[in-house]
Amino acid sequence: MEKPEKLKMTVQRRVILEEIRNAGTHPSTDELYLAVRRRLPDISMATVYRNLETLAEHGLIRRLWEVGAPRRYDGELRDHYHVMCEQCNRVDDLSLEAVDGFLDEVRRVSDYDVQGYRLGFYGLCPDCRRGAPDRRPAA
Amino acid sequence: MEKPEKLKMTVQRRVILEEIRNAGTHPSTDELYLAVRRRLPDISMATVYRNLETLAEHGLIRRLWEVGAPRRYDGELRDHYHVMCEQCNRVDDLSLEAVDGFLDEVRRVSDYDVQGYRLGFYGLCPDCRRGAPDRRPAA
DNA sequence: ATATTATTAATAATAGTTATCATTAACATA
DNA sequence: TATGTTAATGATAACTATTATTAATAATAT
Repeated sequence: MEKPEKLKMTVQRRVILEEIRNAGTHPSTDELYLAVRRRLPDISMATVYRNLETLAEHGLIRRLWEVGAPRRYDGELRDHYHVMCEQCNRVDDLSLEAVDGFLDEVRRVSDYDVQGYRLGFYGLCPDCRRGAPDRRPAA
Repeated sequence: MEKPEKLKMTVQRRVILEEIRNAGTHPSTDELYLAVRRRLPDISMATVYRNLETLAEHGLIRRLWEVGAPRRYDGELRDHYHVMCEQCNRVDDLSLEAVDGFLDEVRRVSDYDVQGYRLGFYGLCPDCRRGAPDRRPAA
């Protein structure tokens, strides 16, 4: 996850990082773009994409692999899981005991060099289960 | 997963279904398109996409949600897991005892109406771990 | 201060997928 | 068997998400 290149701390990079950490949620690339643009109106979408990946490569944020497109990132680095709403696509945290135990089992039965897993849950969020919104900001 | 509409069994649909079932692997949309086109040279890509979703909605095949784009489907309907190679992106089966047990735990701690989960493993396939190919047919 | 090099904004390009629509084929019914 | 109804098709445009390109600029080292 780490990359040993030297990271220049540009304003854009710093603001992106701050916005992710403040978010609490797990903003998608374009949600983040909107948030960041409130502070840096001239920032480019490409810069957001570039920095999200860079920050993730350097372990400052985490990319959520369980969700589909558009991408989502998380400022929380500690292990935890996610639930995504099938209807409005929002993503929430899930505090759960680690399931790493079965990674050993997986490594035993697989001839892959198994490095990790992607695990996410889906269903209806509290709002949607009571027939509320259908925002679907993302696929 | 079921949809009660009447399904017309067109040649295209039948061939797509047959090719998935014969595949053994977990063909991506374009791999499947190539395979099907050997038997139906005039089939449209849109038809392949449409039918893959339709067949999945009717429970005749399964969409693999754990993998990214491009999509992959599976003719095997019984529960099992998948490993994807980080380098060449091939996807293999994994026979493993069900981990459904913790779905109860998830439902207990979450205020979502949790319907299921997506679980997949990643790492290097036997070929890639010995420094072999880097096909990367998919992201 | 200056040199070095990563980073930027803008934008074109690309991958994957979905929507549109006029035509056609599947199936039910007469 | 012919006919009507409706789902499905092929062609293609449109769209979403993402990556590549490039000349200009800003961050850090010297």
